[in-house]
Amino acid sequence: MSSRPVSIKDVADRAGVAVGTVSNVLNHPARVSTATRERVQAAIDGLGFVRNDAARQLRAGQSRTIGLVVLDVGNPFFSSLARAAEDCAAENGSTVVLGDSGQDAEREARYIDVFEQQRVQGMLISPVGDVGPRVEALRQRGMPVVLVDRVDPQRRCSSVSVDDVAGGYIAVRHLLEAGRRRIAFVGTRADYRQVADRLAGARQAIAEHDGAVLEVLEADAMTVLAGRDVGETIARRRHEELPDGIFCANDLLAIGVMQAVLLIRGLRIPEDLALIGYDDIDFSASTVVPLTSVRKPTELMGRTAVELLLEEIEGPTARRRQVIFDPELVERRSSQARVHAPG
Amino acid sequence: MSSRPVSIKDVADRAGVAVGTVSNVLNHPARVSTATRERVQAAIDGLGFVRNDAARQLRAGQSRTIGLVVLDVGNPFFSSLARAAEDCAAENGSTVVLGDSGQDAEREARYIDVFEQQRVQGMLISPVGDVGPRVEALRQRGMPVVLVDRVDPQRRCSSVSVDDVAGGYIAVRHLLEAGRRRIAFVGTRADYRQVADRLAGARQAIAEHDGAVLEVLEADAMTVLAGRDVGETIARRRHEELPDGIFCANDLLAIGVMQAVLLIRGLRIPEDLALIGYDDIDFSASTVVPLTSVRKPTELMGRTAVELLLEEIEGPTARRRQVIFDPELVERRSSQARVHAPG
DNA sequence: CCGTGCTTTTGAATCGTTTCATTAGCACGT
DNA sequence: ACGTGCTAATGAAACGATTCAAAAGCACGG
Repeated sequence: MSSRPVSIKDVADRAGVAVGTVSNVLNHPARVSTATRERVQAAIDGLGFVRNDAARQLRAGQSRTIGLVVLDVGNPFFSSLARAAEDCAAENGSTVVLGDSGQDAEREARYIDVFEQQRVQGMLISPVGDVGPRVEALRQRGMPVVLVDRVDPQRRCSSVSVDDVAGGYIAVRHLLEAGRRRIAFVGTRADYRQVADRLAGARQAIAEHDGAVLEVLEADAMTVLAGRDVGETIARRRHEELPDGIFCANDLLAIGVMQAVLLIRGLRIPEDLALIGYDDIDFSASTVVPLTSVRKPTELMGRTAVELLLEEIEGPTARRRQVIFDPELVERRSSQARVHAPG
Repeated sequence: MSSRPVSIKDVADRAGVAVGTVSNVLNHPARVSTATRERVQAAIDGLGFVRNDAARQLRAGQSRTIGLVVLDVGNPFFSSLARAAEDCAAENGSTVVLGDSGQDAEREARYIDVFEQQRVQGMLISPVGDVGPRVEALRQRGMPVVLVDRVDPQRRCSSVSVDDVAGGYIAVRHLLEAGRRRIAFVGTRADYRQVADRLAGARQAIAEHDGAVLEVLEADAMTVLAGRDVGETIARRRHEELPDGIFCANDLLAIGVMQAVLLIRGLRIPEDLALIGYDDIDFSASTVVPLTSVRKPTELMGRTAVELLLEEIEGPTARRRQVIFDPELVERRSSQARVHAPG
């Protein structure tokens, strides 16, 4: 039933000093004599004083907070990126607060507004749609912004993203190195830019390798069920028409394909068919045959995003940089090379 | 290159009015004549004015923000709960900001501190360990707190949680209703309170049913791999020693068991063996045989948590309430009743 | 022309903190 | 006794929004 929050004034009164002294204890302890410092500290503890951040940052003109707006906190990519960003920010004395737009432009806008009103130091945004104008407005008002998982077409602000063409290339080259030649790509109709990029990378790897062929199979969605459907059509083929390596545009599809070919046709993975997914979701290590996959360097991306932001906060004139990471291959059993020559 | 942020004073100057008028346009538009309002609005738009939340809430003494500290944003339970909380808060004019403690008491403490300094309206906390003292301190300073997924042993603050005993009961009763009698429970050694509760519920359901027997199988961890190990030992049993219904303490274990019994022994699910998991993770709808599971009412919990908090914010004397939800059964194929009498 | 009752606008005071120019206090040398 | 050179402590000003008592503006009847 405390009447109202304890202020620095109350602390000063209780300790018998001026408010400036209390402030110095908090912010410049060295300027205060030991005796005074201890007396003030005792008053702080006794009263349960908690700094008022609003007043603090009103005076300072800036906060120690970074706003992070993600598309979906439920997505492991974003949650793990957020974790890394938090760690990196903490090392630099800042705190990350998270806003989940849930792929909804309106919610995204609301979080951006709230963060701007809170005068965060800067924002990391993985934008829903075209945030060009919005980000431009932020920048004009001097708010540092770094885009996550998306490059800024106009190079107005820094960004961290992943090269999905490289990812597709790595995946298929891996299949080729494991001795596979008849490769199938499973993905949705390439309206997604990401899927299109992965396919482009796959084509590139095929083109560099004599005697390798690529066939493209279309799935209805990026889900296990859709993958199972595609897997069933594959499983029903005659032996000589079977691919010997399949690259799926994400892990869910790959898991569906695996379920179908194992259970319907009893094909052996990787002996008869090598399989590789994309995203390296948690579950991929636990499938019946552990699934090889391609992974974004999530932690690195989170840390880099914060670093780029801090760079810009400290030197607003710093050059904007588009950092593009290559994904990495996570090799598991589903794509192991044949030990014997193919039967 | 704007020199420094635009304040309400700048807007007032540009519009040729007093600061109080600008404030009224923002907060009490009805008090201002249409002509003035439009002139001020034009100045706001022209200058790109953004309210300074720090000044605002310094004056108001309170923010419109709710702090939510979760154990792990990567966990679908928490991300979906957070989503619901955000929606509910938005309907009430508040915004939820998220802090991820990552099961780390230190990070948890940091977020609680930051939120308190920010003078959030209140906090929703899913505590790492014993936050008793900490929460007590918060409460004494008048900060409303609602615990999530944990009851307060001392009934000092409201909470939302789930009755895991009821969950275990529902699961096993469902197996019994589907005609199963030889039930196995798969879980880790019951040091986890949650696992122990689920087992207790299972025992209760068995006790109510004549002729039903329960055997407890211990897994090394709550993972797919551990489940597969248990599944393998089951699959190697003689026919007359096989259980006809298995309740796993979570979905990961159940998926592991499913993989083992399908592939090693070729048992049919649900004909030979009914299987039920717990948590209803996304993946459970996509297993080879879709997995029946028990689900926490996540959205409801998120909304209720916010409602309890708002209740307490509006009436600090409101009675604290411990709201305990019953989980719900999600029926899928893995536990369907036998159509024919058992062979 | 003045008083009355209304709406609209004004601007000083306020919130809690930090900053910084100023003052106080003290030791020491002359 | 007095100036010098320290360190330590002081307290008013400032940050930007909101509030609210007071003033201004206006219409209208007497």
